[in-house]
Amino acid sequence: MNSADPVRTRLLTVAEELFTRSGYEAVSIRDIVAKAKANLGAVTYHFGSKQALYHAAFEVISEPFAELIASAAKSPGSGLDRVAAVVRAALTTVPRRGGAVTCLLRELANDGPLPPPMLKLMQRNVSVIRGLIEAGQQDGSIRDGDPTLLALSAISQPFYFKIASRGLEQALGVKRDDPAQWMRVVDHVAHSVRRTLARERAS
Amino acid sequence: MNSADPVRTRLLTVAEELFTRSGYEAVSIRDIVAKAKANLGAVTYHFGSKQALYHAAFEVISEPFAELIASAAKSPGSGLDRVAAVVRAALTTVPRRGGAVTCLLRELANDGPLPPPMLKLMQRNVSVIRGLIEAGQQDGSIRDGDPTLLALSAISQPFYFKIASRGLEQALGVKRDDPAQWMRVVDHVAHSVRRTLARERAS
DNA sequence: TTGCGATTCATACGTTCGTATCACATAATA
DNA sequence: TATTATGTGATACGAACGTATGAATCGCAA
Repeated sequence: MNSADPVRTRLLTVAEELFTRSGYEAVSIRDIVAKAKANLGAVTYHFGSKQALYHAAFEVISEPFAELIASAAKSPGSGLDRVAAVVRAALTTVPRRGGAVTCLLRELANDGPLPPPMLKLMQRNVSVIRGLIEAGQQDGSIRDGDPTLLALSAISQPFYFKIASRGLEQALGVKRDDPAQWMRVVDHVAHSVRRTLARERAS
Repeated sequence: MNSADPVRTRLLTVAEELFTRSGYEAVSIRDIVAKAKANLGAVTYHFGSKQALYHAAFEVISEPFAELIASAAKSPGSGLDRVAAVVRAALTTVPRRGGAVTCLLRELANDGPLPPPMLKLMQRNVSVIRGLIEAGQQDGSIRDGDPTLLALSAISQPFYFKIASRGLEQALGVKRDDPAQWMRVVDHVAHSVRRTLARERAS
């Protein structure tokens, strides 16, 4: 069968959803093929192993995410403006393609080397932000300091809000599914990152 | 045997180390009892189940961590000063008792409800920081805004630096074990959080 | 229609998992 | 000393796991 929705694609889609939601070890091949309406052997046949499917599924979401970040980085304005644009882009994409952040954070929390696709995404995004920071330091919009550390401070906020948003519902009664309320969060984070990086600031 | 280092304690210690390093599902009871030099049945006997041991081990590290935060929150100075003190305390405790952050973030990344001990720690710490923020807004050191959102922006940075530090070694060549270099990071984060929250700021 | 590569399918294998069982050692109590 | 609670130990059990295997089926060129 090679219709518009072949098995290989369904496996990738389902794997992305389940791995993102529950993590690598908590999802079994049997879970995936059941939800994808595929045979038990399909994962081995199309990808070779569970690990390979995991990495392939991550790349599927990682690629557009990285491109989103890269294209937001090209927005007009000062270095600081462009960092803020990237933050907005990263947070607004939460419903779709937001799983890349979750997966990456999970891998970071574990020991051992980062799997290659995660390492690639991290390097790529950090270097984009660091580039914006250096540009901002030259145009005077961003304060002095190690560009790498500043980049991490900027990244930390959207990352944390993304994954903490679930906990917030329980712990603090913040509703995450209400778009208006989430927009308030996005505004806050973008503004907050500006404060974190800005060279000067009044009031 | 009920000497100075009974089986129950050894199990807690080893469980804390392994769960923190690799996550719940990636660690088996057999791994734990092997490293703790205990019998396979020891976990069931002393804790009832693997889950129960996991939660018990988390509480062991969560309690002193929460107390560290609470006591740093009592340091002198403005609200902003006290938030910075908490950030420093949280980051300096990384080598020991830093696992609470890692475990909590991992649970946040998963779906489903937070396990009770994690929920408790999160609520406790967020509410401490939020209290400091509200105090800072009253004494004029911290800018206006939703105290909960501001608290999350403050927390995000030490949290992220803690777990990203491993990835940074690989991705960016930052050495984490060098105390001097780590101190530079702590200084950066503390300063950065001040910038994030401060009401006014010049140069 | 035939033949063949590509895919799907049912099933089996060996391993590892969490937990349960029950005999045994140990230390305190009567 | 006899008894009892408490802990330790070796082993077993059923389930779930990732993967392998070989037959069945499909799509399509010859």
